[in-house]
Amino acid sequence: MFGSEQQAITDKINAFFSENDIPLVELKWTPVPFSGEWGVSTSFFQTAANEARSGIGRGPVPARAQEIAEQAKTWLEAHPVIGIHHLEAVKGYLNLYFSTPEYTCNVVNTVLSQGKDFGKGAPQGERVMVEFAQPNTHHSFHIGHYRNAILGESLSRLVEFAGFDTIRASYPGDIGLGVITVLWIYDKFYRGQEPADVHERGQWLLKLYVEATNLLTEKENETPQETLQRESYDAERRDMYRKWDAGDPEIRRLWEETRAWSLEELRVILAMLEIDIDVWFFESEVDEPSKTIVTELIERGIATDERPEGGAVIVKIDEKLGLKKDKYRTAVILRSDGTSLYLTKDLALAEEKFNKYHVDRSIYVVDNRQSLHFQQAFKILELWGFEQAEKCFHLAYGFVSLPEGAMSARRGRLVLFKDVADQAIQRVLDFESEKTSDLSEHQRLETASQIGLGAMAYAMLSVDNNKDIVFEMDEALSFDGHTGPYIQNAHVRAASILKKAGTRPESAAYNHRLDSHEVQLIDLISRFPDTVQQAAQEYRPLIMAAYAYDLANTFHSFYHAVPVLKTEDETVRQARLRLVMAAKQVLANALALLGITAPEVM
RNA sequence: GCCCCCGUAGCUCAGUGGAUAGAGCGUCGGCCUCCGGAGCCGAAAGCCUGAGUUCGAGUCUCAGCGGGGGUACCA
Repeated sequence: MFGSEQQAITDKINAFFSENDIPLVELKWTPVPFSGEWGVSTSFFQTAANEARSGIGRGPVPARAQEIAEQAKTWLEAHPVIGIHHLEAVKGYLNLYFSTPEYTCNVVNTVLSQGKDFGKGAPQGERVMVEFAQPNTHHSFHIGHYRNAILGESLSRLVEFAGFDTIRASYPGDIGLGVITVLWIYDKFYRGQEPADVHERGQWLLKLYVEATNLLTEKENETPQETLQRESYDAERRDMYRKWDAGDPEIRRLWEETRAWSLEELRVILAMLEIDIDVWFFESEVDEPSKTIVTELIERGIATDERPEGGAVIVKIDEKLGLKKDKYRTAVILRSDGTSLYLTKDLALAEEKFNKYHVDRSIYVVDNRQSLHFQQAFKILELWGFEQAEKCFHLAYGFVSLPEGAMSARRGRLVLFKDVADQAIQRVLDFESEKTSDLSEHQRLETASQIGLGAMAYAMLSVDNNKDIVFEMDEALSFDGHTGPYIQNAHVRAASILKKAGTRPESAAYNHRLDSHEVQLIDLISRFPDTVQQAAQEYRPLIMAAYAYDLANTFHSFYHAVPVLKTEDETVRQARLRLVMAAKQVLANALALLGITAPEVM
C-alpha cells in the first residue's frame, strides 16, 4: 500500500550503511506483529551473520543485529521521514510506526474511491488458463466435484483480480466406458422413462449407472445362467462402444441426448455457483487429434510402438530422461487396439491451449490422485520439445471422502452437491432471523441461498488444497465460528450501522486518538492488495480465506469495543463511519474472491 | 519395492527461515437497560522421533516411525 514511502526509507537506510561500509542485505519489510500500533518492521540478522562469516566478527549475531538496528534508528531520527511517527530498535529489529492520521485517511479514501476495484492488481501481461469444473457426463454432480469447482472458480477470480488475463476452461469427460455403460442400460431398459426435472434426471442417470454396474460385475456365487446373462450384457455394451466409435447414427443420437441432460444439469449448477466457463473442451472432441501426436512421437523416437508384438504405444519416460529410479515410469499413450487414452488426449489438449489460446500459464485443477498422470504428461511434452511444458501446473487437491469411507456411486455412498445445497438453504431458513422477516419471500430465499452456499464454499476453501477433506454435513453447514456466515455477518453488521447512520460522510479526519481496534482494522484493510497478489501467485485461495476471516474477526471485535453511532464527537463519529464503510467494502471484495456473496441483511 | 502428499491443542485446521506457534469445535468461566448474540472477553491444552544445515528450524535436508494416494493399455 505504501510502496513509495517504504522505498524512500529503504533507500535512506541503504545510503547510510554504504557510507559506513556495512554491506547490508536486501531489506524485507513485514507488518509489526504486535497489535496496538501500526507499522512495518525489518531485521538485521542476515547482515550481522554475513559480517561474522566474512571474518569481521563484531560479536554474537543477535547483539550485532541489535547494534545495527540502533544505528539505523539513530540515523533515521536525525533525518526524519515524512509519515513515520516514531521508531524503535528491539531484538535486532527496526520497527517504524506510521503517523496514523495521514495513513488512515489515505487508506480509507483509497478504499472508498476504488470500491469493488480496491485491491485489484495492475495488468500482469500474462494469460492464464484455469481448467476446472469437469465432472464426467452421465453422472450427477457430487460434493467432490463441488470442491473442484469452487477451488477453480476462486482461483480464477484471484488471478483475474491480481491482473492476469484469465480464461476459465472446462473439460468434461463425455465419453468412455462409464458413459457407454449408462447408455447401454438406458437403451435396454429405460428408454423414455427419464424424469423431466433437470436435477432429478441427472440423479436418475446416476442410479442407472449403479444398476448397470451391478448387472455387469461378476458376483461370487453366480449360477451358470447368471454368468451367461452377465456376459451377454457385457457383449452388448462392448458392441455399443464399437458402434459409437464407428459413428453409428442411432448410438450417436442416443449419446447426444443423454449427454445433453448431464450438461444441462452441470450448467444449472454452475449458474447457481456463478461460474462462467469461457471455453469448453470435450473429451470426445480431442480424440482424433490426439492420435496424430502419437504418430509424431513414434517418428521422433520418443515413443516406442510395441503394437507389432501385440503391445501398446508407450513412452519410457525415466529411460529417456536417464533416471535410475522409477519416478515417471512408463506411460501408455495408445492402447494396443489403437484407441486413445486420457493421457493421449491431455497431450493434444495442452498443444491446443498453447497454440490456439496462447496461454502463458496453464493450470489444471484436478485431484491429487492424478499427480503421476500430470507429471507424465508434462514430461512427455518436454521430451517432445514443447517449451511451454514448464508453464503447466497441476493444482492438486485432496479428495473428499465421507466419514464412512470413500465415496462410491456403486455402493450408493455418495453425497450430491444439490442435496447439500438444499439442506444448507433449509437450515438457514429454519434459523429464522427476525431481521429478515420484513423481506419478501423471494429476497428471503435469495439471502438464505447466499448464506447456505457461503457456508459450503468457505468450508471447502478454508482447508489447504493438498489436504483431504472428510465431509461431514454438520461441520460443513455450521454457521458459527470459523465459517462463511461469520464473515458475512460482519458485513451485515457494517451494513446495519450504515443504514442506521443515514448519511455517509464524504470525508473525515483521523485526528482523534485511535483505539487499538481501529488501528488493527486499518492495518488489515491496508494489507488486502498484497494478500490478493500472494494468493494469486501461490495459486492458493486459502490465503484469501484466512484473510477474510481475520478481517471479519477484527471487525467483530471493533464492533463490540468501539462505539460508532453513539460517539458524541461528530468528527470522530464521521471518521469511524468512514472506517466502517471501508471495512464493509473490503469484506465484500475478499468474499467475492472466494465466490461468496456478501448480503446486506441476514 | 519405488514415487508423491500428509503428521502442530482432546477433535478439525492455520502458520512468506525470524520477535510471545494462532483459530474454530469441544470443555470451563464471564458479557444482552448499550450500533444485530450467526457475536464479544477470558482460562486450560500443542510442533511424531532422531540427526544435519543455519546467527536462528513448526518451516529447509536426510533417516526412521505413523497415515493416505499412486505405480503400463481406467479417468
